Amino acid sequence: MTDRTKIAFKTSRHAVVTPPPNNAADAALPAGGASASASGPSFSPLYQQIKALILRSLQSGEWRPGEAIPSEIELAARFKVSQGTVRKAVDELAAENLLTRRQGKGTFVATHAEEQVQYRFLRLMPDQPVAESTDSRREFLDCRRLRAPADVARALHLKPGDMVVEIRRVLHFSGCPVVFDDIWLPGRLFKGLTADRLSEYRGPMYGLFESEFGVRMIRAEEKLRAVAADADIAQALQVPQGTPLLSVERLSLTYGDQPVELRRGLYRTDRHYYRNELS
Amino acid sequence: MTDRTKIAFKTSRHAVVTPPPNNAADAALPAGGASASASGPSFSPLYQQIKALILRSLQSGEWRPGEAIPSEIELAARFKVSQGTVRKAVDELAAENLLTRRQGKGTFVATHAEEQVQYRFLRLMPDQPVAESTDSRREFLDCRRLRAPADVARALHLKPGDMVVEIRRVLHFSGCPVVFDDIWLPGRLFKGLTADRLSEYRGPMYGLFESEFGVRMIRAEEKLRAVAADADIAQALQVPQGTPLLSVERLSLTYGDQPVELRRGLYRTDRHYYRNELS
DNA sequence: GAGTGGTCTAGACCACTTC
DNA sequence: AAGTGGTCTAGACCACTCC
Repeated sequence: MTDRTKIAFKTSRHAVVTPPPNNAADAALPAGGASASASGPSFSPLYQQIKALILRSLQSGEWRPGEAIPSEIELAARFKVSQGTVRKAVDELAAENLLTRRQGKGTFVATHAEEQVQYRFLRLMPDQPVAESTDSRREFLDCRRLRAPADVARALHLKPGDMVVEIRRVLHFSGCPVVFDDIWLPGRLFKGLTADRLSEYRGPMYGLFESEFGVRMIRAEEKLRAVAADADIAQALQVPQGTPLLSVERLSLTYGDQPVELRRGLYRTDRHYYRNELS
Repeated sequence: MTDRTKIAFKTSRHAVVTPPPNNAADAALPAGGASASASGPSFSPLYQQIKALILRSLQSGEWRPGEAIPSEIELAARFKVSQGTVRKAVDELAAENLLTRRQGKGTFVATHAEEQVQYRFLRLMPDQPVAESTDSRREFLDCRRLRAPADVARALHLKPGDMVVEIRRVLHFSGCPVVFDDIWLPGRLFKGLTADRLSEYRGPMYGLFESEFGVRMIRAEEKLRAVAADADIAQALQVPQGTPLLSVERLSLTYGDQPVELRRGLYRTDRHYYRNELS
């Protein structure tokens, strides 16, 4: 706990324990940050470095969704830092919904499989609270492989001509068609995905992606618009042509902000609304 | 730092320092929480209690928006807890956007007045990044006082017949009308609000509410729908009647989740979209 | 009882801002 | 140089879960 020790910690940050030992030159890290460093970040708190290491283990699949990660004490020992520093790193990952803490049990890799109310990402709420029976139904209209259209390729960071899986489906609530989804997935990541697999699977679609294809959705960006129903959509959602619909274009991202799903949804908003909270 | 001291802290939590000393019986708080407590919360971490006290000072106006609050060390002394405990309380308030920390300067009461990009709550984004000139214009159509319609009264937790201020306005971007807003405010809180005051004020409307009426918007809940433009709206937004518009009903809340504004917006989404992030 | 995360403290040092 | 928030550590105890 002397000054010496403190500095030793500081200068050996990058060499800190990690499963595949990183032998990068220590000199790459500024000694104390005291001197006027050149441009750039030039400094990263210890807990951020620990956070990045944990993130790497998550990404590499060292701990699978739903599993417990090592206890804070174990992680502290592994990374040779105090428990408090690990705690702060884990706190941030938990705040980002990548980890879930459960007092007395441990810290777990977040999963879409047993999400509390099923649909973590679906913001559509019924105007009238639904009578207990959450009678939702998924109707898969289509699931096929094709070369990505230009706009889809661009959104998913694919090369023009790369294969994608396209899924079309309708969600029904209380017996009424409410959502029409058109979904594109990179073919490379979703080999073997078929309409049957989709139909058979119980639970959220993102749970299937996670358990069957190892693709974990972390966050998503949505663009909302109001549009008029064309003939096809009008039929699918059983509304007159020209009915205003809520258009929701969602780009889902996995670790490292890599796009892995583009989804274009059209929502009927006569008996439902899209809920959002600003803060 | 003996056990004795620890317990002393615990049992005197509620009596902890606060400007108007609270003389509530210490016995009201469970001693250690060890015994099987009855139903209810029955336990609140120290930092949550400190957080509540800071919140109370914010609500009472002890520190005004934009001002610095006492340093962590001062707060720790005032509340007779460690700096770390104050820090955790402040951390949470900062995460909720009620406080803003600035390294080396202090912790400040958050404000809408000098918000970074002006519109913290407006999620409408242009399809094409706007050429530097953020040429937005506000056109106030109306500002009058009337008795609250039933639905407005219900949303704002007012009694039927209470007075409200109704404001109608159109927002223009790049010379084009994009947003039609219909806004209701409790008359009791906004005495003296006139169309002139609104027109004169530069900066976000929530900034004016804050500095002129002491009403600070903390968070808001929105319900989005797609609707068709009726004749009046069509004229105001210069679109054909029946054009799909994004309907955004916003309920803004202040401290203690008290509703203080109901806003019904209709957005043209032909050149803009409503951006949302899911995580 | 053992193990986990959750709270609380105390003290050191660092980085940033202001004087 | 002084004051502020930011990081890091070490150790204590508490609450919860499981055996």
